[in-house]
Amino acid sequence: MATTEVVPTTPDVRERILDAAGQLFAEHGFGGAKVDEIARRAGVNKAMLYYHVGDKAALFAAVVTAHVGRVRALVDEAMAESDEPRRRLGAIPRAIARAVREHPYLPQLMLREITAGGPNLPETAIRQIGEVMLTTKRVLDDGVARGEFRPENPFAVHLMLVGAMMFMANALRLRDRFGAIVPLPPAAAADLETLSESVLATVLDGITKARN
Amino acid sequence: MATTEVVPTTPDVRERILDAAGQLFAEHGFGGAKVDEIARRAGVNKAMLYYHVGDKAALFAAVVTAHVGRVRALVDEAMAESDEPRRRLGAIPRAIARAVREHPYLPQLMLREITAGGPNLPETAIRQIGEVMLTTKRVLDDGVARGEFRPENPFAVHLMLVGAMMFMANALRLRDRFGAIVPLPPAAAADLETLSESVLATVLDGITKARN
Amino acid sequence: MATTEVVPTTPDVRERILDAAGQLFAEHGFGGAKVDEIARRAGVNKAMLYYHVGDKAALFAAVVTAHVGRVRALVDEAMAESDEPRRRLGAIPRAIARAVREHPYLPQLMLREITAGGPNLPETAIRQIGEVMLTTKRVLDDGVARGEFRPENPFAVHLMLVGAMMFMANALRLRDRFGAIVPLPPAAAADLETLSESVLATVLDGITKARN
Amino acid sequence: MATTEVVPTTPDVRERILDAAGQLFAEHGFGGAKVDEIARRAGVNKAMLYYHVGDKAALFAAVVTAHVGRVRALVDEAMAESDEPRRRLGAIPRAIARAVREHPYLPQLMLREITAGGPNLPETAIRQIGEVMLTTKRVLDDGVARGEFRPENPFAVHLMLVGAMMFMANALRLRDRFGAIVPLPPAAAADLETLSESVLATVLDGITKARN
DNA sequence: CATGAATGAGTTTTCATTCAT
DNA sequence: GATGAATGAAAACTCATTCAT
Repeated sequence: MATTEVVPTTPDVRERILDAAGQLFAEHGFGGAKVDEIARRAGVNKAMLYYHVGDKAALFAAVVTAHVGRVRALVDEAMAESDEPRRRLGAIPRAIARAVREHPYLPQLMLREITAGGPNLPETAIRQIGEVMLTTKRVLDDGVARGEFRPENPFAVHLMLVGAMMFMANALRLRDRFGAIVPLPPAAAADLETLSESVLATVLDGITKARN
Repeated sequence: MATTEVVPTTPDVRERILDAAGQLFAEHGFGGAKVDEIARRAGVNKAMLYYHVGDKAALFAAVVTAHVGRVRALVDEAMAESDEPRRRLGAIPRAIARAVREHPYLPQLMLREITAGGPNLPETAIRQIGEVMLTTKRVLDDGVARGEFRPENPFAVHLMLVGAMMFMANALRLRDRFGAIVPLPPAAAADLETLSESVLATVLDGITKARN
Repeated sequence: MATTEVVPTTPDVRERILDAAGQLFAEHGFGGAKVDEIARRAGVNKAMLYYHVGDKAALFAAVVTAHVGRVRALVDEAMAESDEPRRRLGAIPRAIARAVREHPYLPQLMLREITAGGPNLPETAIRQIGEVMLTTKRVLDDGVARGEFRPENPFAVHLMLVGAMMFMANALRLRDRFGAIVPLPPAAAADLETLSESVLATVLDGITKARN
Repeated sequence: MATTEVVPTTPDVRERILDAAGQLFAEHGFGGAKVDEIARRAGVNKAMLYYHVGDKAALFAAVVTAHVGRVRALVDEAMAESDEPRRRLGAIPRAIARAVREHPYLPQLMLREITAGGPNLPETAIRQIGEVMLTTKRVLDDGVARGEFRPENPFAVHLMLVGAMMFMANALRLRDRFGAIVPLPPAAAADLETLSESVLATVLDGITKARN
């Protein structure tokens, strides 16, 4: 009776639902995603979705909270691995890139909610995002204290790093449509992580204290 | 181009409709905006809206095309005013900032469509956006040719400048929600143009050829 | 062009809807009545129902308000016809009986709402009912002043007259079910108006000042 | 009748269920009461409710039958205590008032079912109610035989006594809503039993044979 | 006896779009 | 050009009932 993988029914219905919901909310937005299809894609009865998670808003909140929490955890982890400001600053977009690799729909999901003015962002999610922003600030302050960085608006730096990344991740989905119409430079073929590194390099150069 | 019997009634029904639509598409997205309310806000009968502009998709296309065209025109204008690469590069975000000042809902409108994967972007709009991107590339190439800029991925630079700006403009709408929950640094109080200048300065520093 | 019966489309869609709604709300209660069927019975599209009247609650409110207003008008009319207390007191249940004749489902509709605690009674309706109650009180006070009635709790008298009538009108619908199971006295065959007159006679006898 | 293995567990699950059901059926009607909430309020699992009582209709029937049976028993008891017609007639509303004191939701429960046309009234309940009605008739007939009462429609008298009471009990729940909108006479502050005595007095006066 | 999960058939409400006048 | 009315298809959410364990 004490088997290793006991869990009898539905290993993780809730997980399946949140996953399907994440994809569909990302693809179609809150209003555009249909509860019917989320249920179908999760392989559950629509009523079960309500039973396990709640209504559409609760579903959305659960999805966002889970993802934002994951990003925050990855960032915290990364902070623990070094205390050198330049490396740490780079660790932030890289942590996010990792979360995106795990769930490619994440940038779309988040950017949609941000452009919508966050009407469905639960407080927990806001708090987590705030923590990540404060992490950037701490890293920059530390860099300045050590004489490595020039003082810069940390809010702007954060938005530049993360915002540009989020924007790019979304813009990339349009690249083919663009390429078919206007000639794109070869550099446009870069993937998210390459672009992200470009941004990081530019930013680091931009805030690094001139040596002479 | 000059119609003989210039319809005298309702000087600019179409204008009023496009304006109302722009705001509502920005606020609620394509699916979220209701044709009923667009008509009401424009002060016209719903059937008239269909008569003058067409269905919801046509309406959206008209709105987006108008705005993208305006941005492109402003960028072109700015290019004509100088041929110094540093100044020209700065002129691009500033032209966009100007368009945003004219229609504050523009970043929301555009970013929403981009995150949606551009399902309603008409080819004309894509072409115009492409032109602006190529402008950035040309400015950068020119700067490199003149020995002022280090070679950088122009696609990344463009996305960094414009993308960060679009992202910020949208994120700003969330600032109060965030401020109420997490302590924001004073720098967070900056407005879009200030942030935009920060980004520009950082980027310029980042791509400028080291002087020594 | 100036025809007598101009009104082109739908002579009175709203009327038809309210009528159908009245019947179905009476038969099945607020929750039990289906908007679908109200629309079908009114011969209109379901969306038209929302267009013309509003949601289910508004529909209910409109129905109740109309009926209560009618009762009040009939009572006021009756008061104008005599100023003799005994006749006036009788006029109240008779006015109600007349409204019931016009719309037989009225007692069921009203009694259902009363037993439900009036969650959907709009203020206007309450005001009208209050007026009718105050009419009873005035008639009784006048009768007492003239030495014709003994002072009695006017609230009780009103509830007795009207309440018994409402109750009876509803109970009558059960008579056949009862008759099939228990032997009913022949008097049970009486109709609402006869019963109502019995009640009135009893009440009048009960409150009339003994002559000696 | 005396089961040998009297189920020891949960002394009175069924009782708890019927009680919760009674309240909720009274408050929300048959359709409006949710099986889920009845189960929750009774502190049992929903499936258990089905196991112990049956489906919603059976549940309702059980509740109504229990209450009607109780009223009938109380009336029979009261009849045994006197054989004087005037006292006996008064004993009927008083027996009902007592049942109402035991279960204040009773008038709402019953009146709701009556206005609904009794679609869920089981035959047993009808029989019991019929018995009470016949009791009224017998008392009246006896009073007439003894020369104390004038002959009156016994059905009307019964409905007047019981109906007015049921109606009042329900109307009282609306009194505050009314009082907030229309000025109510002080007499309106009376409670059910006072009003009930008023009705009884009026009725008795109304049917008593004039002494001269 | 007891429980959590499952299901399917509703039910209200909304909206883009069109049509008669 | 302008308007009120009409339509049909969809979409979110609910609930009585049952089943596996």
